[in-house]
Amino acid sequence: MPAQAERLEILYRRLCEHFGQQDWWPGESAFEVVVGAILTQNTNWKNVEKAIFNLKEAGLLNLPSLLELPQALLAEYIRPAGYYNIKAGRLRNLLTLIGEEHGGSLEAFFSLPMAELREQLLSVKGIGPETADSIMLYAAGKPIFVVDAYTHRILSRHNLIDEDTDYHSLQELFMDSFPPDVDQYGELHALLVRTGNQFCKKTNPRCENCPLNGL
DNA sequence: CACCAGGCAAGTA
DNA sequence: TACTTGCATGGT
Repeated sequence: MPAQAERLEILYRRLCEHFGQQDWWPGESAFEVVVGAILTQNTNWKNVEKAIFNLKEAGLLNLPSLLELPQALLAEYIRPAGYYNIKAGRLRNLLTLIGEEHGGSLEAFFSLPMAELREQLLSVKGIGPETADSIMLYAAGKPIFVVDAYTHRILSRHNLIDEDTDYHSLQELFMDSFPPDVDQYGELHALLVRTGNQFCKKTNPRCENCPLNGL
């Protein structure tokens, strides 16, 4: 087994011991997770919660309602999540695909083979690799690892990868190092985000007390 | 005040 | 191909 994979297992173990179970993104429904995945792009989750609450409160957090809702109005509901005009369009793009190609059934959409599902998600304007993989893992329950900016920064700062390692290579590294397990992938990604938030900011990283020190 | 957050697409050269 | 910029609210 490569040394890199062993170090990743140590990383996972340390984060588990330090932070405990994250139970990330249970959400009240798969649909809510899908919406959240787009709303959280480059945005603090706290702001996304407000946007989702607005939709819930108005009884709009379902596919038919959101498809029917004029885009400008949708934008107003999701305003707290930032980039609201962009994200209203992106939501519509995805919901339209599910509505038109899969009879409006998330279950049908998620029944596609993994490769096909990922391809269709990526074909939507506004859905890139991270959003596609988040939806696959946390909403569809597919065993795919989600890479984000923190994943890259943390591994890079601890000299586990080159600075220029791309999304796909990093995803492969994790998926070659850990068995395909939805719960474990979900926890690991959540733990990395948690670690990043607290210890691995872009600037002025305060690495004191980081559980990964000396890795 | 500056900087960043669970990205992505479009524009430029 | 390889950078750069726009999108935007809310918290530290």
